[in-house]
Amino acid sequence: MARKTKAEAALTKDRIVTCARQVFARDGVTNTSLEEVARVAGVTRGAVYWHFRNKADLFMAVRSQTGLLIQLGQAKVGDPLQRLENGLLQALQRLSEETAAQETYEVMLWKCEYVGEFAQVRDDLIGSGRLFLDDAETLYREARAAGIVAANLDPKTAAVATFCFYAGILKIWLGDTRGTILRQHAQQAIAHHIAQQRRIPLAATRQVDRRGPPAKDSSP
Amino acid sequence: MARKTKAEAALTKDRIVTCARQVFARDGVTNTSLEEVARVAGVTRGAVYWHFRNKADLFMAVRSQTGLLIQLGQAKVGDPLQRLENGLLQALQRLSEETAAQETYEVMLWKCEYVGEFAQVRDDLIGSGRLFLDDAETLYREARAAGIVAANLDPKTAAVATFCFYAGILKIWLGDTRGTILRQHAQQAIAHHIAQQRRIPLAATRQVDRRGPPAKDSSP
DNA sequence: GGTTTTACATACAGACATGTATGTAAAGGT
DNA sequence: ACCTTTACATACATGTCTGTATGTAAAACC
Repeated sequence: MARKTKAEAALTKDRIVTCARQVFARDGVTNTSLEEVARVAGVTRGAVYWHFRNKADLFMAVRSQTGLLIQLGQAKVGDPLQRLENGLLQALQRLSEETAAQETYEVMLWKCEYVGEFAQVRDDLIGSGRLFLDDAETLYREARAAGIVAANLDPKTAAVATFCFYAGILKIWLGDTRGTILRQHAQQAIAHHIAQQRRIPLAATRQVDRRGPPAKDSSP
Repeated sequence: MARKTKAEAALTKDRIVTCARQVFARDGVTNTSLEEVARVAGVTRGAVYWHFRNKADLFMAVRSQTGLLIQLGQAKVGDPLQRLENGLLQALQRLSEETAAQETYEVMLWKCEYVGEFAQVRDDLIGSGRLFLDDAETLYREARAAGIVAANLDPKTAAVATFCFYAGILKIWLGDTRGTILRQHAQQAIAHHIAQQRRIPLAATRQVDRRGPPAKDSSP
């Protein structure tokens, strides 16, 4: 067959990744044959094996094409708890707006078996979880310094709790395809979770003016 | 081959389920062949196909052999929030003590692709999540009536938040096999999550006497 | 402009899993 | 004691996936 330009080849590679994501999301990783991926991408298995070692390698490419949902480290707006809350909200927003992100996380959380070569991917997932954890701990530490959480709040513990909450909300949000459980309440649940960390929980104060400016920056 | 007694047959069936759980936990559901399950159980595929329609049916049996981790409805000790906390703690305790439960949930959360016949299992999982949610909501409603949470706390929202927290803690607890992230802090995170719901968070009060009577029942 | 390398398509060999069909000997009922 | 059903084991037929080896024509390089 006629050799393709470098640019064309890169396009082909990217198309294979995109199609792999879709097929993974439909059939699950293990049940997906590379031949099916190739078919959907309009190539043959030869092309797939040219660009990727095997299915695990292709899966890695799918992951890195989507990237992480949030980087708390980059949050800039509001007090520490606001930044944390915004991060969580933004993750959900990406899930609901970007089909690619939704498919990728659907695959990672519900349609992938972390066995053999994929056990490594699992460690990677846990590793990126650690990033979240560390960022969250930093935020809680700042919040404590700013006096917006209880003085005896343990940043580590609070970060772990928020991390679990985050992991669960992603899992359930994606798992509850019919939207009967979480879809409507996710944002409120996030707001609630964060509010409960505050020293004088916002949720516990009369809040007739909920539509006003969400919170003041109380940092020095 | 010589026909077995009914009792022997039941024993065989149970052994197949137990071995299936182990093999699933080791190789993942999709990568597990029924022949391997049979081999480990000391029978042939004929026995497996006699007792179960196919792999999905066998997986269902594995699930129901283990059952649910917690039933919040049965909690009896302490105030509503105490009961909720105890439920969560008990779930983790079962995970760490019972190998069977650990294996089953390891499979369900990390080594199963919910596709095709298994999509039904996924709905089932979400359904049992709904049970948890309803029970938690009831507990929060009782807690509000008892005045131990803020009067304007929305039981539904709080229940959703706790549900997500629970789902995440199970996922992470099992996923973090090296124990570097969660294993040491899980109990504290649970205590923190619950404490933050209290009107005057327990975590904010000095608690040297944590081993004393957990809480007084303040319901009428 | 000739050679090398690339970007695939095609072909091949082997392994493996599934479902079913059939065999069988003893248990269970009458 | 006979007949039926059970609880498997064995055998078979089929489909499917994987990895690799090989072919090829044009792009890329010098």
